[in-house]
Amino acid sequence: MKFTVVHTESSARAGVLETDHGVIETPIFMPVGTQGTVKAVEQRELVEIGAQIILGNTYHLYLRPGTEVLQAMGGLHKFMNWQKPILTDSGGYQVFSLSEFRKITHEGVTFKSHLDGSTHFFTPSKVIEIQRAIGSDIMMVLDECAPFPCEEEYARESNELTVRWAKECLQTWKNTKPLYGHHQSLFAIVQGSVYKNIRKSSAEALVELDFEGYAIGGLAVGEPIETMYEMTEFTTQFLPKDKPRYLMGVGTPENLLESIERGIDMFDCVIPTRNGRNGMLFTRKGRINIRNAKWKMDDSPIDDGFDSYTNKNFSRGYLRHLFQVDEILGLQLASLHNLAFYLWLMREARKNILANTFSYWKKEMLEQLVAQN
RNA sequence: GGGUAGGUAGCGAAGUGGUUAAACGCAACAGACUGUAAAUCUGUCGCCUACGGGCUUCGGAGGUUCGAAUCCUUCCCUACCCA
Repeated sequence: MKFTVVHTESSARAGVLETDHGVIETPIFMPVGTQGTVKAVEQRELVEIGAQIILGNTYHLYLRPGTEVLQAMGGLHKFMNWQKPILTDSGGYQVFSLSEFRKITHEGVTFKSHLDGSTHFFTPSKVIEIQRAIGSDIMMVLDECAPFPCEEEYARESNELTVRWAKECLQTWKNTKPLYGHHQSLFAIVQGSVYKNIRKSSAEALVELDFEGYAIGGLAVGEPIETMYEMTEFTTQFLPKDKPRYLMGVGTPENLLESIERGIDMFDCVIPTRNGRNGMLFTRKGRINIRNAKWKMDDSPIDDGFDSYTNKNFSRGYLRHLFQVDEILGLQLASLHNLAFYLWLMREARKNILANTFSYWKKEMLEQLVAQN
């Protein structure tokens, strides 16, 4: 993997991330495809809207279809017929979201499967091996995504565990080889909750270990949004300038722009797909709830501000109808639209960074984004 | 014409003397959702409200009772069966 920052405007960066499955132009948004599919969106459509990389999830793919199937099928790329890059989350988020089903020890995490209650033990080393079987281009270390709020003492111990696990992941990464002939990078995850001193020591310890990229985790878990920005801005100063920075699980279009300004290159979030399936559509002029009665007779496109399949072909009134009658196409079009919007937004951000107009453009964009349709 | 079963909020449907403005489901209306246990979840849903409450309801009318959607009388309507 090779990462090049091609231009900066203040802290905002435009970069190029080269992987064996293709080039990713940053800043980039990565659609979430937890179980080997971006929910309600086809691979063909992802390519059409300009998706450059998607996510998969180690925990979910380990449970189903399982590493045996993935290996027999030649890895996730081949299995799901997605030839662009894939990043896999380690299951660290499930340590947080499935906290009632797991137990953490120094050695790893014991999960009780949310599917059948069976017990599974995830060690840092095992998580790397699973990701080898998946064949993702970018693997994530096993971490603990601490909840918010959490005591400083808990955050410190949790982060010490995360750093310890990162070392073990790195070791296994060095001692194992890719199964499908393409390079697999390993990114570390900075934790530390909302405590600057812990964030700093976390970042410094991980940078010392020399990973190919660095993620900031443990944010957007309930803390005030200003705190999230503050922690992001604070943390990036300790990260190497020549390596990609990934803000995990973030966020809204506004969050993305604010974070790009603070030096982030990569994002992923379920918002465009999940909220899309629940009727929230993003537009240049703010978000709308397409189920609302006010769209019943609305003949206009979802967003006339950018060129896309959904905008060119369907009205708000029709989308509302699809949601009213609970038709599958509604979920598909909403997800497709939102992802297209996010990807469009990232392309515009990049374009403006390259032109040194990001700061101005972002301000204008934010004003529109918070407006009410 | 005779018989039987019924008529409850937009619809469906509980409730058969008091804790009932009336369960529950659907529809409708609004909200939430940030490394996906989510095509999920929450709230509102007779009328008015200064959110404290106030007012009018269970086919219509009349009655019994301290008290009726629930009991009685009568009328109207619906479905099915017989003629």
